Amino acid sequence: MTSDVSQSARDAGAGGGGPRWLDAEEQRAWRAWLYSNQLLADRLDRELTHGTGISHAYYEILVALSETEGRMMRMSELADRCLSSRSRLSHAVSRLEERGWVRRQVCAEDGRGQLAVLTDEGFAALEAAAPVHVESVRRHLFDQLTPRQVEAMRDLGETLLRHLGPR
Amino acid sequence: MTSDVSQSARDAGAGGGGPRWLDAEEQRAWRAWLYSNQLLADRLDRELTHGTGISHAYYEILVALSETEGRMMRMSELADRCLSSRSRLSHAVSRLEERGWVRRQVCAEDGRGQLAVLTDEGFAALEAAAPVHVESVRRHLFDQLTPRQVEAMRDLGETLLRHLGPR
DNA sequence: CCGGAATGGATGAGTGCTCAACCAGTGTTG
DNA sequence: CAACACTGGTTGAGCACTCATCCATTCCGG
Repeated sequence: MTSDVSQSARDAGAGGGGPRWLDAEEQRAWRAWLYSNQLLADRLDRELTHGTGISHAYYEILVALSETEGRMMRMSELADRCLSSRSRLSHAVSRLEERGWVRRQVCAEDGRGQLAVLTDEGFAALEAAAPVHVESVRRHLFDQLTPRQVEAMRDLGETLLRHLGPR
Repeated sequence: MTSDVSQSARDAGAGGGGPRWLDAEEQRAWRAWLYSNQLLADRLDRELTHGTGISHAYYEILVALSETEGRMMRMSELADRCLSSRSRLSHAVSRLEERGWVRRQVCAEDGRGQLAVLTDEGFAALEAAAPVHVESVRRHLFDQLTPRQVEAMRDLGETLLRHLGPR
């Protein structure tokens, strides 16, 4: 017998209102989800970082900027887009500024606001990194899945997003 | 027209051997996966941390230890189980030791090895945290999904694990 | 049994993230 | 238009993770 926490709690017969423990099937699904996500995210970040010197967090920022008119965006909008806190983004943009890939610019319509602007060097760095990243995603994700599984993945993701989503 | 990197690369007609860009359907699946995972992992970690003072990383360590005979495990085995580097685990165990939840013990069969041992205080902390965590997982994950979706999630996770898996 | 390679793990520097505090500019209310 | 709350963003301290390096022990070939 192990000292598994949920098991001993169940043995003790946690009365009504007690935690709704996971059954064996749920445990298995949860573990598979947790491990595969962690391993995949880790692998993708590692390959991107080692292959290009850009972490996935920075990559997301550069991508978001590259997709806008004028390659610029308000700091807080950028933070939302990157699922980042404002503080985190502010720190990250500072570091990207040191690399010369982004610069800050005060916002015309709102004196409080700042615009993060992607520089040409930043865009070039992104262009160099993108093929590396997309190849990783393909190899470790899409190449492993059938079209039905890809659809299931999208369905799952979108279902969860409706719950967790941007508010 | 935006300055989207993959689009401009496709426009330029990257010849044979160029990156295998994602099509619209794949993009959508990828984004949904990426965002939902990030948001979910974030939410679970946050609720656990705020509700119990234990981060998900620490929680995983305590769980792994609690599930073994004698509530102890070799450092490197524990690292593998937690998908952690040895260095990371070593640092983490040091911090858990400061809290009095784990202690180190030299391994009898191999003088180089160390055993991480879960203390009674550590086990108690885990017992207190487990219901909080399982409730989060249920609310934000299983309560949102149909049984078919749960099965799809397990299938996806296990498929990816076979590729990424522990070697 | 001796010497070197391999293994298990610890350590420290550098970087990134979180949280709380803070500042400047804007909106709102009388 | 003065006072105050609110918003957008930055900053610094503290914690966590990575990477390279290091030390101790064990394994292995002669």
